[in-house]
Amino acid sequence: MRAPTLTDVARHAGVSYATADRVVNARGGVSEKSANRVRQAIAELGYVRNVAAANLSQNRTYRFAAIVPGGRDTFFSRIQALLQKERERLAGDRVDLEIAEVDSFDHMQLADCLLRLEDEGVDAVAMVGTNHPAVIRAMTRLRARGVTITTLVSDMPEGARDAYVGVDNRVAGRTVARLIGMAHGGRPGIVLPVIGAMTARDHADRLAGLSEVLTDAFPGIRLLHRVEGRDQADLVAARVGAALEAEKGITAIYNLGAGNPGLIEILRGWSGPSPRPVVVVHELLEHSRAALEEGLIDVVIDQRPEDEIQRALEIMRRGADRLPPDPVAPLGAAIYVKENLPPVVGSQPTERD
Amino acid sequence: MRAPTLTDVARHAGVSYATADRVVNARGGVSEKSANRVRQAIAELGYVRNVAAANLSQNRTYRFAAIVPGGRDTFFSRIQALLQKERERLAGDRVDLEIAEVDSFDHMQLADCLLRLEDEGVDAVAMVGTNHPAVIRAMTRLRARGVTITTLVSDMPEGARDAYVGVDNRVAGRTVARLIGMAHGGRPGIVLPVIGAMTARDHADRLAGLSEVLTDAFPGIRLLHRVEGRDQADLVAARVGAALEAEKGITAIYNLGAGNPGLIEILRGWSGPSPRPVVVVHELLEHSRAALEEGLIDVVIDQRPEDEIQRALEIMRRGADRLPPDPVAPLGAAIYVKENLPPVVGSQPTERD
DNA sequence: GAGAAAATGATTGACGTCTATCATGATCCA
DNA sequence: TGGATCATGATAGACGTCAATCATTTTCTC
Repeated sequence: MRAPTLTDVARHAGVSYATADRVVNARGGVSEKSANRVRQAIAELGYVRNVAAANLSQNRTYRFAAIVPGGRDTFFSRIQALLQKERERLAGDRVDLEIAEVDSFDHMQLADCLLRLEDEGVDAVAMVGTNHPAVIRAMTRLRARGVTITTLVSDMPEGARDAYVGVDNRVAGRTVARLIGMAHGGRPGIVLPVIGAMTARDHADRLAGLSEVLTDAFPGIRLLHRVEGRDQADLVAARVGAALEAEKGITAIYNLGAGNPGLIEILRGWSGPSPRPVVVVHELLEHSRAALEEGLIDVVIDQRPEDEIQRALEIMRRGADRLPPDPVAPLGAAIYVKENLPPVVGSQPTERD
Repeated sequence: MRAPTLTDVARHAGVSYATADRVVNARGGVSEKSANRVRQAIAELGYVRNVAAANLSQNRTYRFAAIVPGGRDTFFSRIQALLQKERERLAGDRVDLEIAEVDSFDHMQLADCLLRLEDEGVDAVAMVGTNHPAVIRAMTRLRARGVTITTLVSDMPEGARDAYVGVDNRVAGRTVARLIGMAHGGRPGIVLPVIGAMTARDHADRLAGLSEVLTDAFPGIRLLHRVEGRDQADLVAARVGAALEAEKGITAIYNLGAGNPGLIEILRGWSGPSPRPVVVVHELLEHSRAALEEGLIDVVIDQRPEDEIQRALEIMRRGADRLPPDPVAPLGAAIYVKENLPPVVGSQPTERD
C-alpha cells in the first residue's frame, strides 16, 4: 500500500540501491542496460522521488529570485509589495526569495542581474520578459545550469524561458471591445484608444485585439486613431483633452496603458455631452479603484498579480524539485466593475504623478 | 544561517530535546515553568517545525476527503472531474484524496458520510455547505478531533467550519446588475430574473444583489417578478417562454440558477424584437460555453471551481500540517464574454436535460 | 590472458522529526 | 522516611534520500 521507495525500485530492477541512485541522480557510470532496467522498474512501480526526504537529506533551502522593474510604474510597486509578503510567508517553508530591482528598460542591468544571481546559485528566477539579445543570452546560460526561468507580465520567445505567467493581451483587448460594444446597445459610436507607446508589445497586442472585434462584431462603432500618452498622466490628460475637443462624438475611451490619473482628472471635470463616454482602463490601483467607486469609469481590467505570483512560485518550486511542470491554463484577466471590487488589503500603491 | 531545529530550541531553553519535544507535540507531563521557557525559546529563535521532516518520520500520507453532491447538477460533475484530476496529481505528493458522493439535499446521508470519514481517520474535509442540525453536529464532532473542514460553494455559520471557499453571491448579483445596466446604455428596460427556487440561499442572494443595484443605479430598468425554473431545463424553457409572451418589452434575462439549456433553446429560436434581450447566466459548462460562442447569450458568470479546489486543498494541507491558516482574499467570480473564454481542457461536462 | 577501465555492490552518516523506552532526579503525601 | 507520583534527561530506531567511500566484479583492449 505504501509508496515505493528507491530501494524497492532497485530490488525490482535487480540492481543495488547504489546503481538505482546513480540513475535517478544522473551520476553516470551506469551501463545502458542497467539504466534501462532501473527506468523500467520506476515506470512499473510508479516510483516518485520523495521530495521531502530529498530536501531533508540535503538540508536544502530553495533559492528563488524575482527581478522587478523599479519605482516608475506603480503596477510594479504592487507586484513588489506582493512579493515582499510572499517572501515572509515562504521563509518558514525553507524558501529564500530574493527580490531584485532593476531600472525598467535597462537591458544591460537586467542581464548583469541575471548573471549575478547565477553566481549566487539561485534555483529559479521570475522576471518580466524583455526581448533583448544580452538578456536572452544571460537567460540561456542560467537555464543551461538548470535554473528555471519564468517570465511575468510580458512574454518572450518560447525557447528563452521555461514558462510564462501572464494574461493574453490580445484577448484582453478583444474582451474590452466586447464590453464597449455591449455598452453601446446596438447604437453607433466612436472609441478613443489611449496607449503608452506602440513599441510596447503588450499595448500593441491589446490594441490589435480591440480593433479586430470592433470591426467584426460592431461595425457601427468606429475606432479613432490612437493617442499616445507615454504612460504619463499629464500627457494623457493633455492629449485625451485635445482629442475630445476635436471629436465631440466620442462614446468610449479605452486606456490600454498607464497614466490613468490623467484620464480620471479629465473625467472628473467632465462637461461634455451626457452620458459621458464609457471608460475602460487597465490595472486595479488606488486611482483606478477610487474612480470606479466614484462612477467616473466603468470597467477595470486587471492582471491579478497576486495569482501571477502564486503561479510563478509554484512553477519555480516544481522546477527546483526536478518535477515536470504541470500544465496550467493561461491566466485570465479579471474584469472589475463598481460592484465586484475585491476588499482592500493593506495599503494600495498609488500611480505616480 | 541555517534554520533552527528543535535541538537548538532545547539547548537555548536549557532543557533536553525530550522536554522540548513534549512541549511542541503536546504530550503533557511538563511543568509550566519548563513549557514557558521552551515557548520563549521558540519565539526568540523563530523556530518553525520542519514539516517535511515531520511527515517523513511518520511516513505520513495526508488523508483528505471531498464530499460532493452527486449526478444531478452538472456544475458538481465539473467539480468532481476536477477533483479526480487533483487526486491523481496529488498521489505523487503523499496525499490521498477521497472523493465521496452524496445525494444533493439528503442531509442525513451527508452527516453519515462525515462520521464515516471520521472513523477512517481523515485529516481534512471539503464539502458543500448545508445548514442542517445533523450535519452541523457531525461537523462539530470532526472538528473537535482536529479535522479541518472547508465549505465550498455555499457557506455555513462561522462556527461550524474552518474556512469557506467560494464566491459572494450577493456580489455576483450586483455585478450582473451593473453589466445589464451598462448594456442598456442609459435607456430604460425590463429584466426577467430566472431562479431555481427561493429556498436556495445562493439564488436568493444573487437576486437580492441584482435588485439592489438595479434600483439604486439604474432606476429606468424595471425588475420583473422572478420566474422559478427549478433548475430544470424544460421548466425554464416553458416559463421563460410564457414570460416573454406576456411581456414583450423584456430587454434582459438573467438566469441565476441552472437549467441553461432550456433558456438557450428559446434563444436559438428567437423571433421577437431585434436586438434580442441581453442574456446573463451562471457557470461555464458545455451548453453555456457554446451559446456564448454562438452569440446566443452575452455573459457567463463563473465560480471558477478550479481555483476553489486549489484553495480548498491548500487550506486542508495547512490544517493537516498544524500550520495557521493564511488569510486569503475571497474568491472573485469570473466574467466571461465570447472573447475571453478559457481554452477547453479535456471534455467539459454537459448540463443534463 | 593480462592489465586497465568501467560498472556494480555494499555500506555509512547526515538531514530533522516522531515515538518510544528506560533511568534518574525532584516533589509530594501520609 | 518511605513509597508513590511527577518531571526530566538520555538515547535509539525509523522515515527516504543524498553523497560519499571502498571493495569487488565485469568488460574492454591490446
